[in-house]
Amino acid sequence: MSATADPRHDTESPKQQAILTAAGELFMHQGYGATSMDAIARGAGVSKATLYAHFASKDVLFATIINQACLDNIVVGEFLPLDAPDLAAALTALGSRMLRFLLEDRALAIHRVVTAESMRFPELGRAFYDNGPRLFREVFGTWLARQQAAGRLAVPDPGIAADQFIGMLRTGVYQRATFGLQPPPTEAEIDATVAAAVSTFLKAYAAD
Amino acid sequence: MSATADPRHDTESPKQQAILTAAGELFMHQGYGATSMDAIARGAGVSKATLYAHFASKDVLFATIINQACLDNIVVGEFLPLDAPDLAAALTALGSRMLRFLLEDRALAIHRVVTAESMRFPELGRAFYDNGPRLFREVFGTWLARQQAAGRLAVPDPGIAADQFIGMLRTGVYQRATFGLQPPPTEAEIDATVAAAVSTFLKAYAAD
DNA sequence: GTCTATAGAAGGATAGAC
DNA sequence: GTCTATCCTTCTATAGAC
Repeated sequence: MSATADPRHDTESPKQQAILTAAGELFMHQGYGATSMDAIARGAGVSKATLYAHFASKDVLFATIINQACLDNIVVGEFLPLDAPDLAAALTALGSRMLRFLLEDRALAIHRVVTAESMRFPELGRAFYDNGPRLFREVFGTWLARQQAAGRLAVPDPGIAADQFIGMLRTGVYQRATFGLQPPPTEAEIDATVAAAVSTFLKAYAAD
Repeated sequence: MSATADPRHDTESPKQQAILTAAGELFMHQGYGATSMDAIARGAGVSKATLYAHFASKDVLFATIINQACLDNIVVGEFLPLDAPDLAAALTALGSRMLRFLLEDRALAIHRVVTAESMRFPELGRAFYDNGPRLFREVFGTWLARQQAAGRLAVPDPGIAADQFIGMLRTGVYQRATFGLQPPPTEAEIDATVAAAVSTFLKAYAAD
């Protein structure tokens, strides 16, 4: 509403925005080591000196990019299933959205980069985990507990159950996509994975 | 039996062995980009010229290391459960060995490196997948089909069921370990993950 | 803030002697 | 095969003018 509507504290100059965009593209698709500051400057249409006027070092720029990507790409709300009495439909919708999200180029790229550099940049692994898997586990686990309270599920450990559901999605075609293997997953494979995960999950945890 | 007992075709000189050892250690723990040929030569106690006399380029050396590691570390036999009538015990033993294997430093390191470089070295992703996940899926799927033939299981799709079992292991504590997060998994957490996977799997697929 | 130009270091790869 | 010494490129980062 006000003049400074953007919640991100400071004004981002066009050049800074261009740098962030170019750096994000390059770091995501080529990794930390294979991306040079020259290439980022060229991609952003600025000089290297300008680059270093905005970001003190390559490490800082990389951490900024990855941290921001971790926050941007995890929109929990989208993955929260509705409180529908039809458990199978709710889980199928959730699983379908989640697996398709994980299979997007951008999500795969972030996962690859964070995995690759998590030893040299421990805070990145932490940021990714906390904003991604951990957050989802909490939200989904809470939802499962509520279903249990409503008498629809019998879940001894909601956290473990949430992990199992996501684990059954992140396997098979997803694992293949992680390594960039051809052919890419088909819609039918994705749907079959989701349907199988929902089926197994409900056989194990449905009330009765 | 013969004088040339080693199935690997050629004699490996001590220097070559030293190079492979040093390169393996460095590539695994620092990745491709952060490992220099200087560092490998230093670690192996040879000159860089000797390095290049044995391996034409950094890429070739890297591919050699990773391909060998993929073959060395996947010993399917160890993970094949016995044909016991007690399904729960067999699956628990299998899951326990598998998850503990995946959590070893060496297995985590290979997985990280292959994930990181699979876009620039597609053949590595393929080698890892074929000798690891794909092979296990086939062997385990065949075992599941045999249990079904014996009337102990009802498995509509053995391949998907195998993926689901491994997927329920490769989540939670494993995902945390992938990003090098502290604290490391406890024995109790590992056992609980395995027990939960076996329980869910059997509730979904046990015959009756 | 932004540029051009460059310093200073490190990297991959090779020449030539032994 | 093995070494020492070196070439050339590329990289991160900065100096200095505007």
